[in-house]
Amino acid sequence: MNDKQALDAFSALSQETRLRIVRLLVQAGPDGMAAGAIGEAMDGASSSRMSFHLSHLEHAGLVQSRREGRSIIYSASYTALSGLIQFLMRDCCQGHPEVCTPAVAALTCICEPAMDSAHV
Amino acid sequence: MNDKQALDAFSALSQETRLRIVRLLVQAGPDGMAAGAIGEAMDGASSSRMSFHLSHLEHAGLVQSRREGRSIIYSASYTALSGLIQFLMRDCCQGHPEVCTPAVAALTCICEPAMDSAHV
DNA sequence: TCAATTATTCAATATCTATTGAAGGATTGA
DNA sequence: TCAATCCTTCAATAGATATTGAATAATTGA
Repeated sequence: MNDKQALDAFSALSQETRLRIVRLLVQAGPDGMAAGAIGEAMDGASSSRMSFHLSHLEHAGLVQSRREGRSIIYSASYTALSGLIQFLMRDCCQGHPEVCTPAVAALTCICEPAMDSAHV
Repeated sequence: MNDKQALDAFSALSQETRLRIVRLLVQAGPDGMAAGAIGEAMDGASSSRMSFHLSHLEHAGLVQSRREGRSIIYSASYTALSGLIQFLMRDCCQGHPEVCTPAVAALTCICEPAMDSAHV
């Protein structure tokens, strides 16, 4: 993830509705959710409003879409989210482990089941 | 870090100049840098422009300031940066370790000297 | 093919954001 | 105290962003 991509990702996540969408889609998993279903989860937001935010997120690379019948299914891009976390760690913590150390420590409580496969 | 704080932080980091400032201040360390010196590092940006961005970052909690003589010294808030990384991991990876696992794996290469103290 | 369903695109509008240049406040050294 | 230094605040402006409602496109089932 380069600077431009990080800026786009930060911009995308700086809007309440979009942050909620990303969260929802991460929890939804790889199967994703249809645009309409996402809109309902956003307090019944209008379809055009959803399209606006979803295309913003997709442009930023944080979500991806596929068509299934009449529906467009959106799903979170784990690669992009992971890349953004790495960007923050790499570009903002370089030489200053006091920034990322607490984050990693906290992580052991959150993703514990996965720590082994991360070789940490 | 709550949702509102995360939104403010993402918003603050979504602007090129501000992202560069944060990076510069993290590298500068706890001593920080004077507003004027930061401005020079930003291709000689005007002082009012610097004030605008620095106060934006301070409002978002990503930097803090203190007066020293005629200068205002800005420094990065490691707590806030760490909190933002944790926010991304916690709120976006919950139940989906495939997001944060690569990030943690990558981290072992970046902050290796600090891994021990993180109990990881 | 036609109507219904699902979602995007477009135009208009209101609001927010970033930049500039001028003015003002705080601090220091002479 | 006075001028110089350092920085912030303010007003004006241009440009970006979010929302709404109407129009359009793609797909399906009858």
